Amino acid sequence: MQRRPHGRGYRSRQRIGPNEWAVRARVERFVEPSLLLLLKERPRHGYELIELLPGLAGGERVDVGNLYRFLRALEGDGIVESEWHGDLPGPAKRTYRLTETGEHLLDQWADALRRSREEVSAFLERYEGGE
Amino acid sequence: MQRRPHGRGYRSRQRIGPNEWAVRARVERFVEPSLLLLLKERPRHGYELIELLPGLAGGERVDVGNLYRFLRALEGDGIVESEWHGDLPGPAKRTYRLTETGEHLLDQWADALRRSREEVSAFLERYEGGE
DNA sequence: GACACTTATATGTATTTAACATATGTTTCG
DNA sequence: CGAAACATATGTTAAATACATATAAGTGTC
Repeated sequence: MQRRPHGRGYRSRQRIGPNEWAVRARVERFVEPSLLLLLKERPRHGYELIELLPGLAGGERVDVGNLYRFLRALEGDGIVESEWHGDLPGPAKRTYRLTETGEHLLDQWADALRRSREEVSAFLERYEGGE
Repeated sequence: MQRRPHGRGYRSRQRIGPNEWAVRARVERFVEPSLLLLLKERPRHGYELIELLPGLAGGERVDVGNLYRFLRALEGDGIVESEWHGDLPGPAKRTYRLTETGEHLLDQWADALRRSREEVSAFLERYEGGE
């Protein structure tokens, strides 16, 4: 099986021509607040989150493997709690719900995101001013 | 010399209490557009950029070592160009200026940052709606 | 009931980005 | 002179993310 060699254009900045670059501006670890928000709305299982996350993160699909690891790490930190549900239709699912700590963390994220948005706005104003 | 063990609270999320977390929301590689903007305004040398960057990146000081590496990487990609200036007062400085490619890249960054800001706004609206 | 397909969760590993540490030389100023 | 500030640079580790692959149960279909 032909394996695409990886290593270049691996992430945020990518060459698309001799003097052309494409960039993606993303908030670091944005999946975390996204997960928390989705779980605050109601308990959900991993696969459901995978389908819903692109709606919050600019259409970008998240890495499946990392998501499950992420969820268990959050559980380890007491931010979410999970339970197996074998009764629901389909394969057994692990349903996650947000803890009180998790809700508080989401609030922190919201504050941080507002501050980040301010920074970006200040940047853009300065940029537009000099055009 | 006592070396502080590093590894925990290393980046965006940090435990500050039993059920308390502090978070920082940052745009990935935000130093890049910041550098480009500062260099678009006028050519500058590395040390000057170090002093000016916190004004764009929420007061956070950037890592000195990484910055110089960053600048040379940008030069390798044709985004900036540099020249030694031994004539100016103080130690010899390498003065960087933005190339045309760099200006175009900055425009790309501005677009990307506007999109990112939209995402964050959408997130916050959804968050505030459910409070 | 064999088979492909979807749903669901999980681990392995490489790469990129950022943090932390340290080295080296020059200039300024008391 | 010696300390502090100016200026650039390399080495190394940890965190975040991308990419690859494994495993198993349920669903529909011929």
